[in-house]
Amino acid sequence: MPKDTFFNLASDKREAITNVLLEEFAHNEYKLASVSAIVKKAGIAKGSFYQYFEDKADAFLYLFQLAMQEKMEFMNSIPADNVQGDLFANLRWMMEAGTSFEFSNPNYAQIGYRAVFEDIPLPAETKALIEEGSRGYFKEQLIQGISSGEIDPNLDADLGAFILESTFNNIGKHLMGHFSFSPTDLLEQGAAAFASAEMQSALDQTINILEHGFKAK
Amino acid sequence: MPKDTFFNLASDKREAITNVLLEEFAHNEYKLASVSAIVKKAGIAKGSFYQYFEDKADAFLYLFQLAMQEKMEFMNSIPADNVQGDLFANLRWMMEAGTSFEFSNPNYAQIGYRAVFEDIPLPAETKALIEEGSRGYFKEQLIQGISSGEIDPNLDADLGAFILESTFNNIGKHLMGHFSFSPTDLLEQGAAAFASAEMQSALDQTINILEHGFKAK
Amino acid sequence: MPKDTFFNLASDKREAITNVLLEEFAHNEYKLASVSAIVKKAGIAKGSFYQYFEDKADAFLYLFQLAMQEKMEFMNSIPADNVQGDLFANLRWMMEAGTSFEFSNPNYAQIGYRAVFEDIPLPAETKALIEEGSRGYFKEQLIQGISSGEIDPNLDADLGAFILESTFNNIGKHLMGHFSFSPTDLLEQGAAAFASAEMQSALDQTINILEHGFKAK
Amino acid sequence: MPKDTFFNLASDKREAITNVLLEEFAHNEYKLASVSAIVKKAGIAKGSFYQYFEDKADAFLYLFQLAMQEKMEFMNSIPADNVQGDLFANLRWMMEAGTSFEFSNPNYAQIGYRAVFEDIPLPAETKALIEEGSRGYFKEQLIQGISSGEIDPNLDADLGAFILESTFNNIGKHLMGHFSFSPTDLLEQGAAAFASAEMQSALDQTINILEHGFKAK
DNA sequence: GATGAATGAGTATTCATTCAT
DNA sequence: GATGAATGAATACTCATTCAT
Repeated sequence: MPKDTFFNLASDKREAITNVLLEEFAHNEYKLASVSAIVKKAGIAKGSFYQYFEDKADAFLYLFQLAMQEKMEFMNSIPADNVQGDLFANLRWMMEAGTSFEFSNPNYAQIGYRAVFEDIPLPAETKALIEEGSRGYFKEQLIQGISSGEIDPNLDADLGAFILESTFNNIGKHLMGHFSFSPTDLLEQGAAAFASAEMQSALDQTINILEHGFKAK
Repeated sequence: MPKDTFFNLASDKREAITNVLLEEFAHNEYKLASVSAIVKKAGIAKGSFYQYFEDKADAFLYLFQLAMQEKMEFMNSIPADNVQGDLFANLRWMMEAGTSFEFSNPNYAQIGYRAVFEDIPLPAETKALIEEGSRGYFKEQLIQGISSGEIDPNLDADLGAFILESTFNNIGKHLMGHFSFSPTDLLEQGAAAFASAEMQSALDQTINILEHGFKAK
Repeated sequence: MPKDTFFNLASDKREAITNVLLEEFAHNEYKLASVSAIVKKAGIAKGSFYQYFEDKADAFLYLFQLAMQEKMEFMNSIPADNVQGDLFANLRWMMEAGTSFEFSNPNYAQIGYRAVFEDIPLPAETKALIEEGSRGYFKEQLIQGISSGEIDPNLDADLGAFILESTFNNIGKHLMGHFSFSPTDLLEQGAAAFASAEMQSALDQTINILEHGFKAK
Repeated sequence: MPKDTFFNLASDKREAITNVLLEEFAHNEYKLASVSAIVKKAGIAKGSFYQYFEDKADAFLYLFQLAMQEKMEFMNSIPADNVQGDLFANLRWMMEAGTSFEFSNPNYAQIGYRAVFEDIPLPAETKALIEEGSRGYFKEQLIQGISSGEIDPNLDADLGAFILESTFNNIGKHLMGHFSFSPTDLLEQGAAAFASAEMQSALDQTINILEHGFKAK
């Protein structure tokens, strides 16, 4: 966790530094992100960095927590107009909101990826939290679906959760690649682009596939 | 690409070096893999390494190509006892063969992962090739499936290929984690473990889900 | 020398700060003692430290002077029940009192050691004073002893003073080590432990050796 | 221990580097000695230093071992014209040889001091060896002296060894200070100066004092 | 008088790559 | 073809001290 000094900073400065961190850690593997580059870009002294953060990992951790918080706020802001308890409507909403977040905040999304896929020296509890990820949520949903009869009762819930998670985790990147968005495009018009008919159709199709795949015969 | 000097080496030595490379690059992130460690383990001089390979990335590239070739040979050795043209039987075979490869050759499989997920300075053409991955194969299969009526004609083949690829790419790791195999276990009994009833059931379920998800209604 | 601001402090606060300084400088080599640690433990601001002291060395100097003063007071409080003018009784008293001080005030004693043995940027006059140490006192005593006939007249008084000083300087540490006192033991029961028969016997033997060594034949 | 690369160096270069190390570590506390300063003075690359030595402590260790070896060779070269078994003749020789070494090789002697008095991260076995120092030798001599009747039988041999060691350890520095040798003087005429009548007289007096102090009454 | 953020030169150490032998 | 010493820019991190508030 960043030190108090960081949170006591004038919000202008704090945000400026946060942006520099975000850029550096989003654009470079953790191991390659450089504290020296950060302080240079932020126009602060080396020592200041270490008055704000315990170390490089602490700065990353801060960003990761921010990313989770941003994502949560973002997702909460997206109305879930689904009937309560309709599993696939839930998933549709979740995929839409999650992917939309990735389009609107590609840098934060990248931080999330790195936290999952790279070897970053974070507190054990944070690591456990990352490891767990969304799989637990998916598993729970599937188990409910099985008992309500929506889902094929022979399904191994762990396996099912894995398939959902791996699809959800990667679909954002796929769509970006598929519609060839440059990072600049994204920053400029990410959310708008995401709202296009093609994107929505892609999400619809994905949910359809999963729905037919999972539902009880 | 390695230099001629490397291929002119006595095959004993060449293989010994290859094994060292495989160990080092499989067990460490590319950035953390160390040329010094490699030459020490291989018992060759630092300078020799640079007479065999352009640089560290070149050595990785060599290994990646080898990994692809090994995989191809492995998969060709697995009999595809499917009726020609049965798409889902094809996929079943492909997932089985691919996953079996990961269990039998975890180190090579790891190289493949790194090539996809890490930021490795490879020639643009190789990057494109990695990017492309198995997606082209899946897409083709899906297109055939659509025209033969097996597959829902509304499917965006790219999207479908992405779902298949992302599932196929990650299921090996999921199974290893789920059945808690240590790296040592794998090296000792990888292929055998993979043949177990539970593993087979997991693959069956996965294919079933995809089959029901994708097939025409 | 500390600034007036320091001496104007409420004596509570001044003493609290002094204790923190004492701990830090006694437990760490001068170079490793940390101003940051001091202000944190003392609960004062970094800037305040520099309003009290010129710099780190100034704080050490203050402590060193305090240590000397404490030692002087301590020694004055120990009754010298010797016949006036009996050189070896004087030395016996001095060694006993000095060593007793080290046992009762190990932290202050440690400051004294550091002043002598480490490379601390102090004012030249202080360095000279440290350098001089107790040697002048010993030399004077020896010269008196020579003129009174107690001491071998061929003795080079400087040399003799050196031998006395080096023995006196180190015997405290030797005894602590020999009787394996932990720092905690010392703080709890230092003075008492020192009064034990074994300690007293060690001092007796030491004085005996010096007495026979130095006295006129 | 330095790496092979260091010992494989042309002896010119190896000696040049050794001299730079000796200067740096003799003139500065271990903690303040700087690897950067060393490589600059030696005209070698930062990386080369670490190809020769494991780390800073390893370079110091090398120097310390060299110092011990030099001292041993030096002392072996000084004829011990004493009757076998005459304790005080032994001590006379030892003090003369040891002090003479300090005058001839003040830098090496300083390394020895630092090893004893500073907190240097050395292998535990080396630390034990340093800790032990010459005390064991002195103790053994005293015990022999007691059984042969030369030494006062009431003497605590540990205490006696401490007195001898502390005197022997410090007399070199005392003599240098007393006769005000600048470091330059020492390097130019150290050994010669040491041979002067005054020095010899100082050693004689010291041995006399110890002899009378310790011997049986 | 008190504060604590800002500073920046300093530290030890690493490592892919080059090149003279 | 083989060697392995030499390189130096790069890394994360520290800490006494200053200074604006």
